[in-house]
Amino acid sequence: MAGEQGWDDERVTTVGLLFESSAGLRRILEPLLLTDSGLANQSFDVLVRLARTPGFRLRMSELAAQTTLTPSGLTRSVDRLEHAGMVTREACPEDRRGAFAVLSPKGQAVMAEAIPLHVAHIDELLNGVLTREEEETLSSLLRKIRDHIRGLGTSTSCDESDADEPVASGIS
Amino acid sequence: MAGEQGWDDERVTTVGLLFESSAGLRRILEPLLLTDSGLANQSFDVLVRLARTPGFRLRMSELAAQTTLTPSGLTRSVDRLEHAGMVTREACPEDRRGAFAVLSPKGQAVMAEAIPLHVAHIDELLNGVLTREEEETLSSLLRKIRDHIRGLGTSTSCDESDADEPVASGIS
DNA sequence: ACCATCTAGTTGCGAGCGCAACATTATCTC
DNA sequence: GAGATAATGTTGCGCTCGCAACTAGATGGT
Repeated sequence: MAGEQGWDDERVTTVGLLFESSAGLRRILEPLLLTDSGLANQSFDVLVRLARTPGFRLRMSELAAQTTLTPSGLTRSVDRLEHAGMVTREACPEDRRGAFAVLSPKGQAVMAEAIPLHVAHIDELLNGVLTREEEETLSSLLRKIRDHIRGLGTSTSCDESDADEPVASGIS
Repeated sequence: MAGEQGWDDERVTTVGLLFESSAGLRRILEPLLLTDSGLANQSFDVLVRLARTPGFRLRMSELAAQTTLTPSGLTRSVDRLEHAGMVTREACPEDRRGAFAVLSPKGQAVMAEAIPLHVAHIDELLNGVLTREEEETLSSLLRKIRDHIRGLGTSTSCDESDADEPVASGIS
């Protein structure tokens, strides 16, 4: 019961690699994103969801479910973005306790510039690492995992929003 | 320039899935780990590195490189663990500015109990999602990515510690 | 209509992290 | 050796996050 590892389970190793890869990519991409768009990775993630949505508007709860944020965290995030003029809040007519987060024209402009740069960075970063076929394999395996763990989180969500395009902000 | 997505790059999607899977797994595993060992995911990660090292001791800088923590973050983390009696600090005789973090007997006992539980949770969580062959494929692809981005982080590290066993704490 | 229950979103609070600045020690150059 | 430079850890500060408690509005049963 010491420095040995009797617990070299294959699955544990896989999960460890997953965490390491994810953290490593984030660590590289985050500073790049910040310097060429002024956005912190988390803000970018929120804005991407809005930018991808027709009408640029999403309910707060929807946005929280799509990002890896709790409702609380999303509230603060939208607060900051609103303060920065990128997002506005609008009341929901059908449900008066609800609110929409709406990407402002300024936010749209910023994202129109930031997204291509970010995509280019990702592209460059992963160039030559995996073959095209390997990339597809990886995507499909990850998708299986992602789908499997959806809904196990808080368990009561069950939201089935399933954008199978996994929104793939590429930063969070 | 609106709700469309002209940037559906395959690689971006893959990276997005990677982040989502990682975050999702963490969200599920973290509370489990906390309830059955009282350890926060981050502390566990640090302790695992020590538990896997012969002699249960590692230099602070080494530990920082292995975890996804900055030196600053590691200092605080070890502070907490020391306060909890799981780790002690020891001076390094050869380099008087350096310090070792050493897993205390209490820490060893806690980990001896916590690790198997954690491994079991991971095992259970991923059961039936991927075939054995798919798991191996996934591991190998992730390993390629991990290896490729090593050393691109702060760029000056170049530490080549390369435990090819990726330490795989399974909680990060 | 009335009350219990549930949901959407917000806030007080405490905790953790990273960056930049710092003290201390090692190393390199002359 | 003496001084410049680099590396190891640690701390002040500000930021972000999640949890739990809360307000306000919806929903369901009677």
